[in-house]
Amino acid sequence: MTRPGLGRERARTLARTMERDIGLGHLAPGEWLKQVDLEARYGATRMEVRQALDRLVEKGLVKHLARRGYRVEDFDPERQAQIMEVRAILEAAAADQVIGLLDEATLAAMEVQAERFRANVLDGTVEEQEEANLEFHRLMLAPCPNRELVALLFDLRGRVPVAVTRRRNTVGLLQRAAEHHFEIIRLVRARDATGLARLMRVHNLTPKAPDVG
Amino acid sequence: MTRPGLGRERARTLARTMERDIGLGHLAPGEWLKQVDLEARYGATRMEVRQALDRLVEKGLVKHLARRGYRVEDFDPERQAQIMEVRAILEAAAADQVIGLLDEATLAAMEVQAERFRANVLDGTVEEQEEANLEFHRLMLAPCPNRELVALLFDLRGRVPVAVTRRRNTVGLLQRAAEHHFEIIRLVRARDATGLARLMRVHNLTPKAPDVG
DNA sequence: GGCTCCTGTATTGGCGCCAATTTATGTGCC
DNA sequence: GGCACATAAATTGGCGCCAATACAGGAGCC
Repeated sequence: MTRPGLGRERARTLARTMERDIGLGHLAPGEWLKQVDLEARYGATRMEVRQALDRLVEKGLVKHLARRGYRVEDFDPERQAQIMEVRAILEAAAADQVIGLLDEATLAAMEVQAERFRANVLDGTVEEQEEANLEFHRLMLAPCPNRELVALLFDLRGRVPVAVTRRRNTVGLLQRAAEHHFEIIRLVRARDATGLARLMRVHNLTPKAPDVG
Repeated sequence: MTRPGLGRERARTLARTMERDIGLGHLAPGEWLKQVDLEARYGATRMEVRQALDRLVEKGLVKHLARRGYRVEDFDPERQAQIMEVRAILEAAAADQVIGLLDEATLAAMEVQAERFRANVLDGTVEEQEEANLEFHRLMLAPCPNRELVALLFDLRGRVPVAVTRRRNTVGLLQRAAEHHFEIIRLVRARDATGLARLMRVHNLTPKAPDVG
């Protein structure tokens, strides 16, 4: 069944899966995460569930109450805003690092994702929107030589559940974010570093709806 | 013996202790971390050791080889430099946030630690240097409203083992870092935001000896 | 009727055992 | 003497059991 040494890896992926489910709201804030339920739901062993929960606690997505269990952390808007601010800072710095490294082929690929995101804003699930958005930024950060910076950015992304903040996003704000993507591409092509840094900040810190990054 | 629900907390503190021991070089890079040895050394149970190791793997301080064991990660200078760069970015941003919030009492306390650090550069253990250094920055970041930013900065601090990089630091470079501390205080008093941001960058990215932050 | 206490049930959490596998040791052979 | 192979020891890693504790439901009491 479970081959030796693979439990670690399985727990890892389980944690990622649960992280996404929390982000998408399938596991609602305040909800109790009973170990037996999680075993059944994800087809995992008890130990894998425990390790995954432990990681999510470490990331601040899940709260642990001794002898009571685990529950999905309810999201303090202020804390979320702080995380978004950190993201904005790093995203601006990362943009500065890749502005001279993005070739035309990558920019074209980014444009495709920008189109996809814009289309999904109107008629598309949150998952589809998020996939396009994620891929856009993944492409953009791919040439960044500082892998730690990139890894940290994606880690921070996982700490801000889309479902929660996206709830506050009107279609208008999402459209604005969609247009940002095209503007980003334009500024990279123009090699306008200061303009890009400013836009990355705005893109991450859209007033009262800080999530679409 | 072990009271219920405390295992988690103990594993947490054990991870922190081991993290410091790795940072100080008491656990050398490449060294095998046998679970029985760790049990004996830290007076912990098997499970606590496992959880602690798991966390250190997650942080990138320890490498796990299936069915072989855990060993202290040997530190890629490039990766370290990347982490230091992230720290420099965030430290500059944090400085900008606290420059208007630091009162004279705190600045005086910082000055004490700056003196302590300078003294320990000449005759003092690495531990003493690091304690003064840490306290200086702790005081400086205390009024920062973005707690996530501060938490992340201290987390990043733990990922760069002082012993390893400090090895490259000549006394001259350490003294330069010590003077930086006084310069930081001066710039905060003068409310020179741009100068402070620049200095925080330099302070973190001292050429070829990027560790003293 | 409502409050309290008590019992039964569900859930978590730690501990120990044992299998799988790797490393070290010793023996025979070339 | 050195190499290959078999055997023994050591180590990790997963699984299951059971104690400790919290929660739910019901009975008894005021």
